[in-house]
Amino acid sequence: MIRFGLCCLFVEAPVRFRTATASSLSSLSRRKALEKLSGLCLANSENLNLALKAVSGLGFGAFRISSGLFPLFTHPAAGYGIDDLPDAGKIKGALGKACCFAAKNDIRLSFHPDQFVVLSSHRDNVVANSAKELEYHGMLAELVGAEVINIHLGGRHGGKKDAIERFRRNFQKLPESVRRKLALENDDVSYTPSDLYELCMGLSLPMVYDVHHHRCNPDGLSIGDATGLCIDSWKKAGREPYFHISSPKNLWKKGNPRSHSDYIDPADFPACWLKLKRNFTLDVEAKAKELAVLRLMKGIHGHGEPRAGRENK
DNA sequence: GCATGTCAAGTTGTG
DNA sequence: CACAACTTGACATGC
Repeated sequence: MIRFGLCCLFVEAPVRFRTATASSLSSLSRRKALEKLSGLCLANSENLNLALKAVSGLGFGAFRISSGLFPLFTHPAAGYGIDDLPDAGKIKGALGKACCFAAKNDIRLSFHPDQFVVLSSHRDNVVANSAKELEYHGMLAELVGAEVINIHLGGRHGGKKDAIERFRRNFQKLPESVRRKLALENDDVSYTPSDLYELCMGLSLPMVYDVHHHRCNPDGLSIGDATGLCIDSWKKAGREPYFHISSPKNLWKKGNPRSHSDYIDPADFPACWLKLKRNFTLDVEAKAKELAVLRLMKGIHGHGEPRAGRENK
C-alpha cells in the first residue's frame, strides 16, 4: 500500500496559512508584536486541523507541515517562545487536537525545514542557526506528534568528505529529541543516495529517497537499488520508508529540470515501486498540490500500471 | 479595491 | 556577477 502525502498547501480546499514579515512587526511594540504573532500562530494551528481533515477526506495518508506554522519563530529580532504568546494555551490545545486527529486517522506527519538548515556548513553561525531552527521543528513535532523532520546534508565546502564529517559532528550535538526525528534526503546537486547511505546507517538516521533528485544527480545506482538502500535505513528502526516524487517543468527538455511542474508525469513514477511488498509513504511535490496527489493516486490505482519509463535515468 | 514588489536565513550552478 | 532554484504564497504598500 502506498501512503500518499501532500506537501504543506492546498490549491482548491479552502485551507490557507498566514504569515507576517519581520519589518512589519518592527514598527510595533513588543507587546503588540507578540499579540499579532499569537493570532497568527493560533489561526495556523486551527488551520492545521482543517488541513488534516481535508487530507483525511481526500484519502491521503501523510501531510508535510509548513515550517512557517509559527511565523518568524527563530528570527533574531522578531523571534519568540511559545509561552510568550498570549494565546499559548489555546495554541497548544489546537495542536494537541491536530495530534489526536492525525493519530486516530493514521496520518503520518512530517516537516521539511528549508534550505537554511545546513549542518555541514563551515560557518559556525550558520550551524548555530540551523540547530536553533531544528529545535523549533522538534518542539512543534512534539506538540503535533510529527514523526519525521527531513533535511538535506547541505553544502560541500572543502569537499564532500570534510563536509560529511562536519555534519556528523554537528548532528551529534543536537538534542536527542531532535536527532531521533531527523531523516536525511538525497539532493539534486550534491549528495546522492550512495553518498548518504553509510552515514545514515552509522548514525541510525533514516534516508528519504527523492527519485527526482536522483535523476538530476545520479550516482550509478539504479532506482531499484537506491530504493532498497532507503528501505534498509528505515527498516533498521522498524519504520515505514519515505519517498519523494516530482516532475520537472518542461518535461525533461532543456531549461532547468529542477523546478517542479504542476502534476506528476505518470512516466516518472518508477515501475519498480509497484512491485514493492512493503508499505511506503510517498510525498508528492507538485504545484497543483492536492489535485496532483489525486491524479497520481488515480493513475496508480485506477488505471493499472503507469507506463514504465526512465527506470535508471 | 487591486496591482505589484517584497519577504530572515544558505549554497550551488547557470546565463 | 546577478539571479534562479530549492515546499510557495501571502503580506504590505501604494495607487
